[in-house]
Amino acid sequence: MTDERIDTNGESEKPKNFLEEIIEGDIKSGKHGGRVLTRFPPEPNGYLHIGHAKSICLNFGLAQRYGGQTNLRFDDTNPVKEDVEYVDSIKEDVRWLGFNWANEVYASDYFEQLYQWAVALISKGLAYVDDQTQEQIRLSRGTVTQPGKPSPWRDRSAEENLDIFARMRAGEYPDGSKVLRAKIDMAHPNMLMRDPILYRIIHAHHHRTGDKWCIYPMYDYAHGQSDSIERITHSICTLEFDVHRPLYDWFIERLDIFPSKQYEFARLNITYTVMSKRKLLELVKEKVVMAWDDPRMPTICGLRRRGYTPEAIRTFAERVGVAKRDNVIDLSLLEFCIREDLNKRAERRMAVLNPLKVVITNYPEGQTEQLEAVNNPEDEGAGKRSVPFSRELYIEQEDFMENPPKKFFRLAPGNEVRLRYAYFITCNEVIKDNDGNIVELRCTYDPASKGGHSPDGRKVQGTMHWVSAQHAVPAEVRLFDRLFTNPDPNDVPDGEDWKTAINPESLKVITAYVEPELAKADVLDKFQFERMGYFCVDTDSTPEKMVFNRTVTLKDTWAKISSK
RNA sequence: UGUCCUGUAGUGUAAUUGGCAACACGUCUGACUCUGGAUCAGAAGAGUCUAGGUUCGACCCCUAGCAGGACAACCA
Repeated sequence: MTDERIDTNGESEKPKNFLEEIIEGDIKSGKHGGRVLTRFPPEPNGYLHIGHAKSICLNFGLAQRYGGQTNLRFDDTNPVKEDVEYVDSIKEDVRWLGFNWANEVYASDYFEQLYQWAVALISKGLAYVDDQTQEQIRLSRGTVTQPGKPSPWRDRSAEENLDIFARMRAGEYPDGSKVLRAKIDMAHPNMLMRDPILYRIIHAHHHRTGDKWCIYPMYDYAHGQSDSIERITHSICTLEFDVHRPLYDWFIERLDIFPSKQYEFARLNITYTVMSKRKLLELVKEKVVMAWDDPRMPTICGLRRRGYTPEAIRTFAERVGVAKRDNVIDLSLLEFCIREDLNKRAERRMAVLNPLKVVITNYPEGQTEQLEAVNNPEDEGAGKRSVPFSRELYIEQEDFMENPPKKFFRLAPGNEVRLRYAYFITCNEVIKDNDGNIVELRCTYDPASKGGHSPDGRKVQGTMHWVSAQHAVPAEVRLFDRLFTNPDPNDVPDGEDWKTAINPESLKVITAYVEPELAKADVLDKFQFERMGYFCVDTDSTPEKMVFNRTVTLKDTWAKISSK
């Protein structure tokens, strides 16, 4: 493992992040009897993305590490935005990442309790019904530098408030006509403390409570109390909620309920990636991508379809660390994590992406032989397979150069290379079409080099992948690249559409020739196409027409050298 | 302009809680190799935002600046 230190006992120990320090401190001091209960609280209004994965791994990981548990709680307090479609996808994604929640709960489960607490606050003179319009409320809130002004309804009697609030619940008033607000301080330097809204009237159908309610609690009023009801010990959220913490604590103190505590960490950002739900939705709606699970999307389902594994994502979440300062992680770290995982696990296959025909002139016409190939040099247990070889082959176009530069190790006129697991071949003749394009190579092979070894011990510099022309299976291959050309897609000049930074070459569809063994593959099976990268079978794939997605290329030293 | 949060190699995260900075990704060498993959070995790269202060000693504590971020939805 990485990031380890060797302590005096010779045991390795990972450096702790600030949340682990806090939890360990709490356990040591006996807070909550050493109990640890976290929660992952998505709003069911969109698909989960890699940023959520960081939060999921954090919440579940922390609980696991300290013998605790984690609730999956849907923060469903806004019926106009939420839908069961999202509930289902969120559950699927959390499970796929490898986590099991202790309880599946919903903020809407607590609507009655929340209502009762609101009544209690009103009775204590800590909340009131405001009849002002949305506009009036906004205006009277003041600005960050100027205090707000009290509502003319601020001093209604508790009796009157109680009565009106009950009628709000009963559905006597139209949407937007009244709200329930906490009575705190209209001059508070923290805008959120300027008599925040607790309840608003929304006559809308809720995905779980149906039409039972027409008043719905706001986030600030619902979240902390939900934590408290579940007796969450550590409520971990992202930095932008830091400002909300005083309010979070205010409700818990006034209501005198279980003291859950909120802690904030910096959300994940990745180069060449947008992470906002709004922008991701826009990409889907405007058909910039195929869907939420488009392999170019940073959504969990997109990454899954792209060929990422839960293990790689978890490792990534571990390696990006946790802290309170804003951060932007190199996309290369994510790519490193998936390569590292797939290198150990993905079986190797040969596939030619851009075919160039090769005829072995001294190989008997009509002959075919089966050659043995190792499935995964990193894993003995993966076994072997056989690959058909014949007189006519395809190799990669980029593996041949008529006038090669100095350090080009691949095929060139007069040059001998190895065909992986097959033979040494030498190129004798280059055949071109009328436009001068190379269309075929005539080569000879050394029958003694069968299997890829030369009996006389002579070395070749290059080893290339290939497929037998008559045996190869054509397949669609989708070559994905980063969705944006700008490392910071959010950095757009004023007034310009943020989507101008979209990479026009983020998807190239080609027809490749793959070795016949690949025809047995199932959807989502992952392979390394030797020397080309990691690929997985797309959900669009059928036995008649296979479709592969490129997850990530292999590290390509030659590309680096040749581009210099 | 108010309040809060945050400033450590290119990017992230550490530093036994005060003993002059480590690990990972990336970059660059080299070795090895039937993947220009993997693996292995090594290198470069920060003196910790700035200025003061406390201290024998400061990335760590204090003060003042500076920079970045968050907050003015009946969103979460």
